[in-house]
Amino acid sequence: MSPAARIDTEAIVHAAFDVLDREGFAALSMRTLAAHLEVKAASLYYHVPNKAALLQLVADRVARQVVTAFVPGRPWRELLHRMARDLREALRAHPGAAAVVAVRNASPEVFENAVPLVLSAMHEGLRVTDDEALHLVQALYVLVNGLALAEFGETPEPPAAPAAYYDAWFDTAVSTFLDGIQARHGA
Amino acid sequence: MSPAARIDTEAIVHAAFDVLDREGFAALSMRTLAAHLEVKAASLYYHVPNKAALLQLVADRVARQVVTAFVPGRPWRELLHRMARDLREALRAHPGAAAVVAVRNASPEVFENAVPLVLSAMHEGLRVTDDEALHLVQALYVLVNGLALAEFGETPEPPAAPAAYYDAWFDTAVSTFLDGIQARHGA
DNA sequence: ATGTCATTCTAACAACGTTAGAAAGGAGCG
DNA sequence: CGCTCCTTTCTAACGTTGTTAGAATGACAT
Repeated sequence: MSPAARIDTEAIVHAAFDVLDREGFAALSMRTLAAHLEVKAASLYYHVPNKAALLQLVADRVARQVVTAFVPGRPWRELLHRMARDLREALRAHPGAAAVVAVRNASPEVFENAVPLVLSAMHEGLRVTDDEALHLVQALYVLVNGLALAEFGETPEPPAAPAAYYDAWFDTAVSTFLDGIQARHGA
Repeated sequence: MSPAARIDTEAIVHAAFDVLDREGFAALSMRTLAAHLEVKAASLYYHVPNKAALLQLVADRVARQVVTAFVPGRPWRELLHRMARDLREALRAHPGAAAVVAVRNASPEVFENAVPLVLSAMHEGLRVTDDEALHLVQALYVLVNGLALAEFGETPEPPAAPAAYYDAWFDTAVSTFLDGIQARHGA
């Protein structure tokens, strides 16, 4: 068939999302993952130190996707609202990844580049220290991820309630948190 | 030694918290759990259908502890603030349980009894529908649990940052969310 | 003593993450 | 072409996991 189907870390992570999307977190084993790549399980360990590191790569990829969508120069509320929506969309697109992102939080390096952008946006219109600003952003990230986890908990079983229920939940929770920022730290 | 050390579901759940607290989530296997009870692993299956059900019992116990602490007749803000603090304390007392509670959210029955109490408290001073009120409470629950998960992620390794860092994070996040409720739905 | 019933046991299964070391295969060079 | 080197994948195995079937145990009632 494909004798020279060499693999690399990128291909492994991509296949991991594939398995996650199609069969859920529980089905993601090194063996099934290797099978998707037409390779034996031990071969994965040449490219990835272990499964925990692989899951970290998955979590980081989701976070990076959200972070790289940041648009400089926009007001803080738009920035955070977009972040919330982007994160939710990313987790909706990869439901099995929600369980990964929840437990393995993203590596600091992923966020580092975005820190100045976030701080400048939030200092423009809010009275917050740097620590407070970052705490608020991370709290929103955690909140959205927690909601997604409740919605997509054990995929690929579809959510228990209709999508509209979770839409309303998301809107209420995020808007309330953003209103809280405005009320508590608004200039 | 103790030949008639019969076990039951209660003893199993209690031992599960013991293992969780002492050695963390990763160490909680049916075999180590059975060993703590001086029993063989297969015996557990007479009292508990499987491990998932056992983890559900753990998650439900944490939630029940928080819910049964609700005090009727108090204003909504005090009620929610106490809930947040109680949940955090419960997870701090059982750090390994945070990972369980995050993934397996509590059974609806646990919250059912508390629904009228919560609704009456929130309708007293807020303009919210029943759905909105419950969404807000659940969102706060998810938020606090997510923060605890970031703090206690993989026990028994101590948190990466000093406790004061997480205290500040918790205070900022919870106060902001409560301010958001006040600002958005205050009467 | 005998039988009944609840509980725990032994033994085994398939699947998991992981490792050591052997095989494969192309690249560069004589 | 033949040889060596180096990267990558392989086979095979280890210990552990959740789970099940069916045999043993033991207390209690008859």
